[in-house]
Amino acid sequence: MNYIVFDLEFNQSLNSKKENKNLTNLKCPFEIIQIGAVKLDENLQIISILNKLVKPELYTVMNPFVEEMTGITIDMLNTEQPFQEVYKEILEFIGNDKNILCVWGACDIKELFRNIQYHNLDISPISKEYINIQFYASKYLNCPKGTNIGLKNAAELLNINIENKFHNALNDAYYTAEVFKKIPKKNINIIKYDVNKNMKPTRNNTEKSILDTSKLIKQFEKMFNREMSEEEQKIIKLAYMMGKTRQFEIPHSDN
DNA sequence: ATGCGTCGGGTCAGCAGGAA
DNA sequence: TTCCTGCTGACCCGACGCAT
Repeated sequence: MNYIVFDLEFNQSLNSKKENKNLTNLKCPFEIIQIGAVKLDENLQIISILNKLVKPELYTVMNPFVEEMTGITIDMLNTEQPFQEVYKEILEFIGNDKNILCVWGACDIKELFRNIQYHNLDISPISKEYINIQFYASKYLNCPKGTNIGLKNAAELLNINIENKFHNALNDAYYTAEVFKKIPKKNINIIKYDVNKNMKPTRNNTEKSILDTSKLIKQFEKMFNREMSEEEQKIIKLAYMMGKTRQFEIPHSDN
C-alpha cells in the first residue's frame, strides 16, 4: 500500500466572473498546469516522484497572479504535453498497488477529478480514498475551529527543512509529505471521495442570484418616503429571505 | 390530547481564510 | 484577482420524548 501525495498548480480565467462569465468555463474554472507528486511506501519513505507541466487547452493566457506566484509562463507550458497525455503518465506513476491519495486541502482532489472529467477521461483507475493532510495538520497545530493552516506555516512550525520555494507543485507535494510524516497517525480517517456529489455545481457557480441589499432597502425608503432604521433594515432583509423559502405558502387545493 | 423543550436539518447572506 | 469552503447567526420546520 502506497501514499500518493500530490499537489496541483492551476491557471484560471483572467476575466472577472461578473463581466465575462462566458469566458470562465464553469465546468472547469481551474485548469491544471502542473502536477507534482511523491509516492510514499508504508514506512513513509519516498519511492518515486512525478513532476509534469501541462499544456493548457482551456485558458491559454496566463492569469498574471498565477504567473507571478508560480513562476510558470505560457511559453513554458506550450512546449509540454496536453492533459490527456500527462494523465497517462499519472496513471503509470500511481501504478497498480493499492494507494491512498494525500492532499493539502480538498480543493486539489476536487479539481483533479474535475479536470479528468472535463477531458472525458476515465476516472476509475484513480483511488477515491484520500487524506486531507491540511485538516489534520491544522488540528495538530491547534488552529482555531474553522480555520486551516497554510502549507508554509505548517512546514515552518513543524521545523521542516525548507530549501525550495513554495507554489511549485513538486515542492509543495514534498512539503505536504513531510508534514504528513510529522503529524500523529492515530486519529486520521481515510475519506472516500464522492465524485458525483462533488461534481455538482458549487455555491458560486450556480445560477443563483445575489441579493442587492442596498437596492432592496432603497426601494423601501422610496416607497415609504423616509429612511429605514437599522432594525427595519434587518426586518426587511429577513422578511425577504423568509419569503424566498416559501415556508408560509399554503398549497393550492384542487377541490 | 395538548403543550413544551430539544434536536437535527433546512433556508439564506456574509465573512474569513486559503487555494491558484 | 478570482474562486471555493467552512463557519456563523438569524430564522424556520418536523419529529421526538416527556409532563400534564
